[in-house]
Amino acid sequence: MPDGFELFPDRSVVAMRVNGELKDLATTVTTDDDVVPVAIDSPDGLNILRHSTAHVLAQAVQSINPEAKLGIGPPVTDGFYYDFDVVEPFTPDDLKALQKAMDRIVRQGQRFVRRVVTDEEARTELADEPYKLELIGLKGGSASAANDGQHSLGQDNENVEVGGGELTIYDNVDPKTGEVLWKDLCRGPHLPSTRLIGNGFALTRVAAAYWRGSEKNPQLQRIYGTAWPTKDELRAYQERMAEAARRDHRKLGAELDLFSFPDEIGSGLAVFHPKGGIVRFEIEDYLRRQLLKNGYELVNTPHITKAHLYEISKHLEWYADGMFPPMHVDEETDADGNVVKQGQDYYLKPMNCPMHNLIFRARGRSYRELPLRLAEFGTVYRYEKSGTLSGLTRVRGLTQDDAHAYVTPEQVKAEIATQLELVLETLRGYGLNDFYLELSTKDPDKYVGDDDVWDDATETLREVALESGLELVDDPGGAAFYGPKISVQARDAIGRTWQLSTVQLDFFEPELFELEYTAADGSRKRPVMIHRALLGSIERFFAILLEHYAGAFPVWLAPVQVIGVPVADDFAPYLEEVARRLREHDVRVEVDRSDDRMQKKIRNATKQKVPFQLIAGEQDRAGGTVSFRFRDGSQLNGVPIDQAIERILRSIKDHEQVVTAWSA
RNA sequence: GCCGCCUUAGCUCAGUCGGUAGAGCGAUUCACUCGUAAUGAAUAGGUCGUCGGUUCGAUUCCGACAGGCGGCUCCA
Repeated sequence: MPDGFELFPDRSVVAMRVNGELKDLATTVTTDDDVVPVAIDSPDGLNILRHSTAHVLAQAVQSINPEAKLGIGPPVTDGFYYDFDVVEPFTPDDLKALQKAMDRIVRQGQRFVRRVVTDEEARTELADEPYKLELIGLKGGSASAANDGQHSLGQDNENVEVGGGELTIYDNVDPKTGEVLWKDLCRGPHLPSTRLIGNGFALTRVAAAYWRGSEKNPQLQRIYGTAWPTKDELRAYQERMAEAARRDHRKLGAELDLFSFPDEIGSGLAVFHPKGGIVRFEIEDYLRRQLLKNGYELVNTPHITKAHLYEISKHLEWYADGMFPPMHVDEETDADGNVVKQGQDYYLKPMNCPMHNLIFRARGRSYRELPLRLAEFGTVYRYEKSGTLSGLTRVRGLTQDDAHAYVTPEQVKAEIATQLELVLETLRGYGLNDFYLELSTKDPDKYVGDDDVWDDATETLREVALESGLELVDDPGGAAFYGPKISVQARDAIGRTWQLSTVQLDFFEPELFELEYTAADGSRKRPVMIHRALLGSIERFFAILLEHYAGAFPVWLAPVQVIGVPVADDFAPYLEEVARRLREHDVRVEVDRSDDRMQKKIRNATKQKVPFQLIAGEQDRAGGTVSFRFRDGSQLNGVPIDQAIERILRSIKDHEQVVTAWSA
């Protein structure tokens, strides 16, 4: 019987699928088997490469520190990690030493050799590896969990080590002597030899991680790395990371003077500076107009409320940990400290919906009013754990563009479909064009309501999602406790995806708030509630746009849209007049009258990513023209003023992104 | 919240093996008035994150706290 080496002499084939299962090339097959080669640069091949690199890392760690206990080491997006229990956490210097040790193992060309073992043999061989022993004990459990579609990522990763069925150990064998240099419990498959790892890998960072992903378990030290078939691909990956770092909204926010997080205010609480403030204004203004054009009504609600409201909504029951602690007010005590008047607890609001429910309930509602769509940019406060805060994307004070539509059960499907349409159209207006949908379904451990209602609602969402024609990805267990949701995921300019809009069904809150409308036949009916966030949080959306555009906003969003650069101060009044005319049309324009030389002014304006620099000297003044300089350095000289103004106004109105000189 | 790392001028960063600090950019002033990414000069600016400990002496060593970064967990 042949093995994979005979079937696929091509060196880029590193494994194969036999009857659908990934196998080492050393596996022997028969003519009845369905055998497909796995190339190193295929998705399967990359996972095998990365997982094999993780093994080499673990071997390197134990060669330097034999006391290190092994956790798990699966492939992840673009790379791999391996967890270790060590007394002293790893340092950056350790990473350098480990990288060298890995290089030696790779160059040695050790063979990965698979060996089936019994549970007993595995326990004996791995007696010094307590975490591996634990995985052996789990073997059966994770296999069955995988079958019902409810397994978590953690269990998936553990499957890399033990999987279902038989246990295997991979020996790393010296190709010259045949000596077994290292071994690890692993399901495989692996590359035939460490040599195939080549020089396309790098260790990237160290971090702590809870064993098996639970806060209750001890923390292990995790080393992350990246691995690619070639050095060039590694370099390209590193360049992508560098590009993402250059676009980091925290960095751009400081460089472009958009926002900051003063320590005096507190973690996760941002202030927007004038330039960030105007961008934010434009983001919100466009959205408000979209809402008003599409049948939404704007409402406004307070930032704090008595506890009772969140008792009704059950937020205090489910999410108290995520809320700021209450302010206790109005309590009176006598001289002895006895309470003579009961006080009240007030909470900062973490959600707007209960307040919108009160607006719905403020008077009787008719079926003729439905769908009733209440929208608000409501600022909410959430006590996020300190370690989770991050720039504008994860904060403690955020403004949701929050809308709640109250509909009859019959209107649900049509309402969701129109909402989805509005969402996509609006997002395109911000310059985002690449979307897919995600359907988050019931978490069996955390939900309320009837299974039938959940099933129907989920099915409705799925139908609408499919009718949109967009790609649909399932997110099992991802729903909030009160209902399933569709979310819109957008890909940005460098291919990262962000969850933006969510459309979420809620059968629960209308019950809790006893919401009712009068139907055509005079009976009282309960509306269905649809939570709809278009941008999510304004702050986070701001960050996403900032990174998407790398700070170079389309003209309508740019804090400064036009800057006048006089060739010498003599020509400043001429440009001031052009600026005055632009300002009449609400264009944000400045004339740079600093005593820098014009070259320096151009440099400054370019660094600030201003879309249009209007330059004028004697030639332009004499001709009644201006000269455009665009962000990429291209020019359009001697443009008549009227024409220049008209073109600038058009670029704003059309939400145009302008980087280079107009062609016509 | 947990683990690790970090915190020196507005920004980016040097530096002090314990004797209270320096550069570039930025800011201000003066000169220069110039056609497409940095004109030159001068000046100002820091109780070295905060509090406590060790020490004759702490920005430096130790501890606590605050803030940031990378992860983990979490994210209505």
